[in-house]
Amino acid sequence: MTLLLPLLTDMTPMTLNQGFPLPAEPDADRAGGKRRDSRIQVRNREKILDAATEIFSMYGYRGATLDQIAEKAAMSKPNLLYYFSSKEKLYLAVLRDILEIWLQPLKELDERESPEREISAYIDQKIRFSQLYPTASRVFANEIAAGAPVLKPVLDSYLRDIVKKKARVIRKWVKRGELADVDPYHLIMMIWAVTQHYADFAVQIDSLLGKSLDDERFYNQTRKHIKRILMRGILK
Amino acid sequence: MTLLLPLLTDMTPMTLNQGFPLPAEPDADRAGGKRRDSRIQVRNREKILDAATEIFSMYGYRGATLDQIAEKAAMSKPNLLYYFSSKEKLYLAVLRDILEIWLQPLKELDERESPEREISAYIDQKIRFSQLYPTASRVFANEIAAGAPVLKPVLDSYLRDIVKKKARVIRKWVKRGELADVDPYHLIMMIWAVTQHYADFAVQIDSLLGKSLDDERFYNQTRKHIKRILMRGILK
DNA sequence: CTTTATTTTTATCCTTTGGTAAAATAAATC
DNA sequence: GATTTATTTTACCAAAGGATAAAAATAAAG
Repeated sequence: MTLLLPLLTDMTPMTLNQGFPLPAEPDADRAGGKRRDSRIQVRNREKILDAATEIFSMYGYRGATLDQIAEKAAMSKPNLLYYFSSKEKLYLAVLRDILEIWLQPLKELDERESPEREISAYIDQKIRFSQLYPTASRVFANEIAAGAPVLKPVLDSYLRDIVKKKARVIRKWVKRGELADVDPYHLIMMIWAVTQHYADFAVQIDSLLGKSLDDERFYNQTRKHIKRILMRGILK
Repeated sequence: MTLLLPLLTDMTPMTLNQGFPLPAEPDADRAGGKRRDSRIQVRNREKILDAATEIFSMYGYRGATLDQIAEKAAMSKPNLLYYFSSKEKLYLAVLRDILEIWLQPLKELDERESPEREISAYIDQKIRFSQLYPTASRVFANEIAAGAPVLKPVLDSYLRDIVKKKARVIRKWVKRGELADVDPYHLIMMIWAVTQHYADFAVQIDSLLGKSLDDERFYNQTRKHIKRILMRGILK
């Protein structure tokens, strides 16, 4: 699958340290010395990250094995370790990618626009994420369930700040009378819960309905349904 | 923690086979021969199940180790294996317990009552479950994320039937004009998503709000908030 | 208080797993 | 096309993990 948005890995350390969540290790997990980012290098790192995302999404960090990941990436384990020098570094790289696209939509909530428009757009983006990156969503869920051993610092600082800022935006809408009197935090979490559910519990949904978000009809039906109920629930 | 509702393990095989999800192994994981369910037997099996639930909830089936579980249960690994003869059997026992209390509330939806009352009660029960058994909720989530290797048959048959039946109930409410025109399946999943979120992402919520459902004030605020938005969203 | 059945501990086995070393192969550069 | 550099393979290793056997310790029953 491979994430389509700009990846952290592509940023320079400087950009990184400007407040971004997971600082890239000081090099370390890049192969060798000089001729960087050769065609083959890029392709293989990508193959590995995709495979790793899938395996981590099923078994979590501890349950996943390098053998499985290597097999899925169609290479030998030592070869994989040539690109990512340890399981932990690989996991960090995967989480970095996920975190960025996971956070992006929230940052865009804009108080100058109407809540109807903004929240609707936000839900659209979140459900789109669930459609495009269901495995990424599950890796994230797994990390949280495990007690967020890696992401805890990020949640406690970076995410906390963003959410606080956006809670203020929602509160402004409420004060302006454009929104019912809802608690901003609960609203945000409600949107997260509902949209991510379709990725995290895809197997269950498939069992019950025989459908997945890959099915364009079902995707749109889901999107509209979520929006209809939530918007009715919060608009004045 | 230990589940308070009647456990499957306490039922006779006959009761079990009357349509219940996970059939108990033909004995097998019970210790020894004659003097069953001695005080010590019951106490230790309970200690182990609690420890196992906690560890499985963090690391999933594959990521959990018997050493960890044994340590949490304050006994040696071979001693643990004396009570549950394999990791798999232990996992099955844990899942059996969870499944029963997870399913119970849905079965109670009654079309003869008003949707307002029934759905409100359902949400109450689900959020209560998240409060009482957050670890159980995460074990369940983990199993689904892993592709439901164990529960798939149950989802495909038993759960599917119950949900289908309850979808009919909701549809009846819609036809009677007591409920807005909502898709029953999406509504049910929306309720699952929102209520379970507070258990499955407890760490995240704690990071953002410094609160958990253990806090009675927060518990009630959450409950009311979810109900307010959802009920507004679906009632006529 | 002895005998029998249950529970716990100790020692051990085999497989899986993350990771390394070094040789072999393939690419790129001159 | 020879030489340097990057990539892949093969052969391992030590630790961890699930599981077993048998001895030791407790508890229950007679």
